[in-house]
Amino acid sequence: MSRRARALLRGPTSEAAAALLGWRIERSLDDGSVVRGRIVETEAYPPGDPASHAYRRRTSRNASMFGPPGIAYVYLIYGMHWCLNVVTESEATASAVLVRGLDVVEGAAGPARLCRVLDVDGRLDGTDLLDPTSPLRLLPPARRPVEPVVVTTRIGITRAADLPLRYYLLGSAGVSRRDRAAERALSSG
DNA sequence: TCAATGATTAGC
DNA sequence: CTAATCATTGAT
Repeated sequence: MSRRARALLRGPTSEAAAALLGWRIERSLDDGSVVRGRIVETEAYPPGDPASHAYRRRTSRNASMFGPPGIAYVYLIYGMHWCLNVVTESEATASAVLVRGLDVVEGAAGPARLCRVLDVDGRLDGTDLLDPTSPLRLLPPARRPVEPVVVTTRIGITRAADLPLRYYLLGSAGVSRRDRAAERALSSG
């Protein structure tokens, strides 16, 4: 079963970002409870992307991006928010998918709010998301999402800002920011 | 050593 | 629109 996940994550990052829509994130808390969510928004940070944290070189922060596909890259942004990525492709490429939106019970819109809901912080950086015994896991959906996928630009970056590398499920409450124009283009096209 | 900069969010 | 808030980064 994680065979399916590995095959997906070894492929091109943009394809993985789109394909991860509908997948589940499962988090076991220290008190024994489990928080689950459905991925509804992602962004691709492929090899050679000027907006990627791994664009310049390997550093202590981005080290996980140089790890094997399927591990978590968790980093602190703006001195206060954690963000969760799924590492893709291979050790040689340094690439990842930012998980931006999750439909949980209450809904979790935005990459940092999502980490707060899942209690994800730097301690989980490098976690193998495909290991069933990990505290944070990535699980395939039973079926492909029925919702259309909206493809649009990424959020909050300055470099390579025009590339269409953000993906979200139309109509999900957990989507951080909608692109009305892209949604219109979908329905008219 | 030091200043600038964020893959964000909440609150005016 | 701006403040919050600080580790990381790249330049001295």
